[in-house]
Amino acid sequence: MSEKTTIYDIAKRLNITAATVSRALNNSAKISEATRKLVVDTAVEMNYKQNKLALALKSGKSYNVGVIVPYIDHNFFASVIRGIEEELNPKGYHVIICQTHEIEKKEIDTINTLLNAQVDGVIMSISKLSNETSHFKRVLDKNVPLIFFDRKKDIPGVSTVTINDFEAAYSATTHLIEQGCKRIAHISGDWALEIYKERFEGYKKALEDNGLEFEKEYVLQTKSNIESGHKAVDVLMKLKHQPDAIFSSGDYVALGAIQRLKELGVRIPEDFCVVGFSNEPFTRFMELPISSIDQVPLEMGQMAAKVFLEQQKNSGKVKIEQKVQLTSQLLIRKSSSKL
Amino acid sequence: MSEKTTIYDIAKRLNITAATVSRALNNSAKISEATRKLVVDTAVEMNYKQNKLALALKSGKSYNVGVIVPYIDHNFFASVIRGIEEELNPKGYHVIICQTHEIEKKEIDTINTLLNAQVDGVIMSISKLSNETSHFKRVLDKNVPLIFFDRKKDIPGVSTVTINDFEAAYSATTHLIEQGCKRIAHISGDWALEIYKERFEGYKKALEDNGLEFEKEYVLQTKSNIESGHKAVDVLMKLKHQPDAIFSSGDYVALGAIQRLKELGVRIPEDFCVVGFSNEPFTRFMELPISSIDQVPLEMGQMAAKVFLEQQKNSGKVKIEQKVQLTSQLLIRKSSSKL
DNA sequence: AACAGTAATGTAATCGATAACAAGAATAAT
DNA sequence: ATTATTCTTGTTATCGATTACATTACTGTT
Repeated sequence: MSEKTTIYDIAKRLNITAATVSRALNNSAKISEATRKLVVDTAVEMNYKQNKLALALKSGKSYNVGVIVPYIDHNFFASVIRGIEEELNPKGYHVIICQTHEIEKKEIDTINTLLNAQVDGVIMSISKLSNETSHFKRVLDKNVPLIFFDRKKDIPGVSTVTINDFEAAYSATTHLIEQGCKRIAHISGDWALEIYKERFEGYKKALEDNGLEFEKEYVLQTKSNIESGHKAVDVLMKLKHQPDAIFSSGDYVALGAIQRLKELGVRIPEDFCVVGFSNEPFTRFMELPISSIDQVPLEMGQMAAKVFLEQQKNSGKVKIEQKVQLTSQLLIRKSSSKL
Repeated sequence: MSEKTTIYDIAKRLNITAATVSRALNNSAKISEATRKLVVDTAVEMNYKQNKLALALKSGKSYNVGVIVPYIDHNFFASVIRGIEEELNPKGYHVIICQTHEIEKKEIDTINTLLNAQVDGVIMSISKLSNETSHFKRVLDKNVPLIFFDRKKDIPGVSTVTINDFEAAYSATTHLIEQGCKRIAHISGDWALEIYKERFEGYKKALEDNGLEFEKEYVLQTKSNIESGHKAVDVLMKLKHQPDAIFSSGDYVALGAIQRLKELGVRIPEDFCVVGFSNEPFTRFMELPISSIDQVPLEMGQMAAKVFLEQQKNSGKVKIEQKVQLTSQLLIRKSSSKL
């Protein structure tokens, strides 16, 4: 009942060789049409299913791609994974998901086990506190394509798919200026991550280009959660010159900020505007929908997958290193719509 | 550089057999401590890594588990996956994720390719419109454990991990009654899915047990989105006896309902209470946080993984069929807090 | 010294599929 | 009729690791 049929079973039944069966099923090479049909029919009848493991061992290709993210259940990452999956599945690849919980040791372990599992490629968003790079080198040394998305790190041989964080921040800040905001604060994250650094730079440049003074005390670095938003507002509103807008590098912080501002009786968007980052689902469901930047996660995943496939095609030969930048989208909602 | 070392490479270097190397590395059997140490040291030096594919082919165990969900980027499913992953990873298993987009053909295709990939088990939430069951049988025939979570279907040999939907609905409805609501409407989903049917039954029973009349026109069946919530309210508020509460089988519908009720000037929770289902993240972020039922997705994933592991242990022998019911949690928030 | 008994290692098959090479059969060319 | 040529199929090695069985080496017993 639960017996699996192999090509040997088919061969025995037809009194031919496994090699012939293999050739017939791959309808390649030179094989008589008669036996081809016979084999195929028998295969169907015996309910033959190719054992991908054997194929993988023989060919050296597992048709599995490892995807490493900090957390699966964060909307952004889940959407990226969805994009990867939708692109790779039709090509016969399977996606193996792993989480790092932002812990570097897990990142290293995960990469090792994925390599042992003979994945054909690794698509990942690096952990926050990554200092080590030797584990990335190990991937490249094995000739396995490595692709970073969103959180990049400059390593030769690694392709990246990101949005232009600088530009995104620039446009968000410009938008706030256009709304008439004069004292725009920025809540950022850990600058060890390029994305946060670049968003900050974009913010700063937008101020300069519009003749606004850059105030150091308007820039805070915090964690990415609601609580941090509360605290940030507490700090900012104690300043002599209170800001009249916040551009936050994260939606949760933006949400926390809005909550606290409301508690303080500040009117949004009339007297204070807020823009977040990431376009988390909740931002558009709020009674006061929050402006945010959509990082096009689905496209990001699809693109990362495409880059992998591209690299797979020319494997062995030239090692191409692609740097793709997608265009993010500023979604203007009520939290920053004065006009 | 990119050469992978095999046990044969180690054997050659040490002038011994691959068999001995294998034994040494598995530090099993009878092997002299001297060669054991020698082999292990050499393995480290040569940067040997076991090829899991070869092992998988030999042993018939791939240490991969297939997980099939409608969409990865729905919070509930993402959280379940996280739970599965966290339970299975430490045991050496990898998780292969597949999406069905609620399309039965994809579900069937996915199961087939997962079986070809020799997964050791399949953990899944069935697609809505599943009529066919032969693909499930195919899994069981291959002696591969099959576990349903959340959306179950009664098939002999299949283990299930769910919450008690009946009870959850019962407690939500009872809660509304305790708040003083007298005319409680219920927005349900497609009854082809057991979960919706049972939630409806729980709702109905709670009414009966509390001496409230069950009104057929208070029950609507809709899709799970915001738009449906709008429409549902439009229908309900046109009734002669307008309801004063809604128990919805989904959070998006509850959100849509609240949005429309506000537009109509209905005061929540003073004049109208709403309870949703699923505890989507946004429900607690709203200015008017929405009461909901938490389906404990993390625990559900962990439990599904545990059931798989259990079944794996006694594989071949007895076929156990476990039916686990987790306790969900009613989260009372402002949308239903009159008192 | 001879033999039993055990410890350590080697030999070879296996998992399932593929492919280079060899060989047989059938056809074409002279 | 004989050789060359093409088709089709068989033989066998391979991917990398494990393991039943065989063999060698060594220790201890009488």
